[in-house]
Amino acid sequence: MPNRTLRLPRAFYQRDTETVARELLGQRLVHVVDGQRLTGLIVETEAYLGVRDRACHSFGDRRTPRTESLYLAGGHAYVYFIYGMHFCFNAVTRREGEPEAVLVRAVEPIEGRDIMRSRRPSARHEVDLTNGPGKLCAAMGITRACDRLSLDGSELFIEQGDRTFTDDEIVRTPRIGVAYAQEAAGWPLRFTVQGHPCVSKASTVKHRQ
DNA sequence: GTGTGGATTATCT
DNA sequence: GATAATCCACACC
Repeated sequence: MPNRTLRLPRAFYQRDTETVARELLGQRLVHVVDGQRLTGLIVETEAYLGVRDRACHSFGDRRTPRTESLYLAGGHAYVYFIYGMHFCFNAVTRREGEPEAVLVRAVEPIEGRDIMRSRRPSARHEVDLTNGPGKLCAAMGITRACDRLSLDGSELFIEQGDRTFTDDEIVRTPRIGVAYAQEAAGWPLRFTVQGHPCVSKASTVKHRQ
């Protein structure tokens, strides 16, 4: 069978971060482990706007060992460890030295679902495999070893999805878990596919009236 | 179904 | 020493 999939080129990432966050919805995140494809359709993202964004790890341009990969050129992975337990995956955006990124918060499991289930034994239902940033990294085997990887490589990358979502199907809200970030906490930088069952739980709860 | 608190440790001050 | 771009178990309705 010919490989008809299209990997997103580096130029895709080297643009305005909000645009990249919006356009990543509907694309397919791929991690190849032991020759096996683990893939998920991206349904929730957040933009992190670098030195001017108090919620971003590179806020104030205070470069540290952890944030080095944020300063790479758009099209690299920034994977960090948080709360002593979880990993979160970001796609770095813009040019080298402009430390911005898009956090992938939720995907719909597509390929390798059996393996994802074995990696996430506490998930009761299939949507629980990958409906959160830490969950999707666990399910897809994304760890610190993936930090700094080029998304042009053959291990970790994003493919053009089978479908695109129209603006009508997308909701923008403030980001999750960044209440400490003062004015930036309210910026509408979270993008979700409206009503998609795999969007993270925090969202549905938080924005109900 | 909803809400609350605890887990657990790299990272930076 | 405090914090963190989270998740889960458990109590309760």
